[in-house]
Amino acid sequence: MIFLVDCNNFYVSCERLFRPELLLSPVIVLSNNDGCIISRSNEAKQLGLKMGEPVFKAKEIIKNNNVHVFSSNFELYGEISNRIMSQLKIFSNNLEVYSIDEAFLEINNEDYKNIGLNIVKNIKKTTGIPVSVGIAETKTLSKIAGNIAKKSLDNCFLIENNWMAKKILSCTPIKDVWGLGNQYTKFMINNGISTAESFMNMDRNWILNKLNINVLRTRDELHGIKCHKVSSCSKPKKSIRVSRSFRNDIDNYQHLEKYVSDFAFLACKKLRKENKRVKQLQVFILTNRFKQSHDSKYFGTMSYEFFVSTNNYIEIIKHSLILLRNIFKDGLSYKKAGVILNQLSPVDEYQSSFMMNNIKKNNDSLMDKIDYLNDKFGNNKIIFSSQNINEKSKISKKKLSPNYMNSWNNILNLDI
DNA sequence: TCTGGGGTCCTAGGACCC
DNA sequence: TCTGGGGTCCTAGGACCC
Repeated sequence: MIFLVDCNNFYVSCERLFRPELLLSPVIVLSNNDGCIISRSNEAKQLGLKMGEPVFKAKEIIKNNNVHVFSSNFELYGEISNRIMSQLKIFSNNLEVYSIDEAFLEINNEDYKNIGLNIVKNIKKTTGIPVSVGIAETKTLSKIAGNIAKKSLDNCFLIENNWMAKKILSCTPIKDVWGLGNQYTKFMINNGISTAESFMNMDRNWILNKLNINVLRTRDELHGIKCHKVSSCSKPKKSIRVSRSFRNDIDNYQHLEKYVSDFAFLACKKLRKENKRVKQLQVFILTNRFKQSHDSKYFGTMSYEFFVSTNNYIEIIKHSLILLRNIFKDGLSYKKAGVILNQLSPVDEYQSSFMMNNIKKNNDSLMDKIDYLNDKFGNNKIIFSSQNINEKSKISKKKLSPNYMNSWNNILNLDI
């Protein structure tokens, strides 16, 4: 059977760990720039605050109900997530970390319900984070079981057999099926399909003709046919991306250059941490999609292929700026920019060129020294002159909690 | 006034080959 | 005047997930 372990209101639960007095009050966590609501406590959900809603639209509710607001602290959440995942390994060797707050486990001991309850108890006890467990034959069904678990008292739900699955699916709205997003849900409803059960009974060929193989797999999974295996080996990344929205739009090319340098630098840093090289570099900029006027809407992107795959800060920053030069249009205000690294390969596997051997070796050792110094003396001690990183950031986080678990200076100090 | 960031996979269509 | 059939590979764009 497949167990889906899902942390309840994860980011909010992380913040509450260190602020237990907020346990029963409405709490929300915001995205970068304190822009949107990305995590809500149950109390906040009851107030009608929606996932992804921009904060300024919810201002009234937040103020009137004394909702406690946090900026997102991903370092902290990442650390807590690591602890939860390593704790989960006790229960199964076959553990797939699916996201920062979710994992699939394959367990073949028939005492399913009790094991599920144990997981809930164990994670709460060892990390303080409440989780829900959904158990079923396939990933897609375990997601549905997980939804029920979240609303049940013991936070654990088992779909025992096909008969039971069928009964549950007949009252599951189509939009709650994992793998069917907004677009497919709309399509289904237009075709008279409104529950998971009616979707499950659709003709397989029809789905394949009108949609695609993924939707067909989702349908089959509802029948208990395993299409998505639980895989404990983490797959190598295929792309790396660093992008940010700016608090205020930017129309000045030099400013944009500084940010793109930063993004290229950070992307390259991630690349080097993963022990990878990149072949294809992509840069994009876009204007504010919420602004009304049509002629100012612009999404510019362009990519560059390196002659020899690289993990060199200088090369990546340099070519990012050349790409930016090519896509930048004067007279527009930009809201967001980003750098994407595609076609990654292991650091020691690359097609070299007989023309550039020596230069490369020298540069490699320079790059290593940059990493070494930045690791040793703190982030961003060594940067490139085109960068912006140490200047005042255009990304604001006004309600950031301390880094209780990742910084010596922020460790909780209780006078007992 | 203010609307996130980082991933994956699939498909259609174009370019190219013989 | 008449212009085929069968492939592969790549990319952009669109869907999905958290």
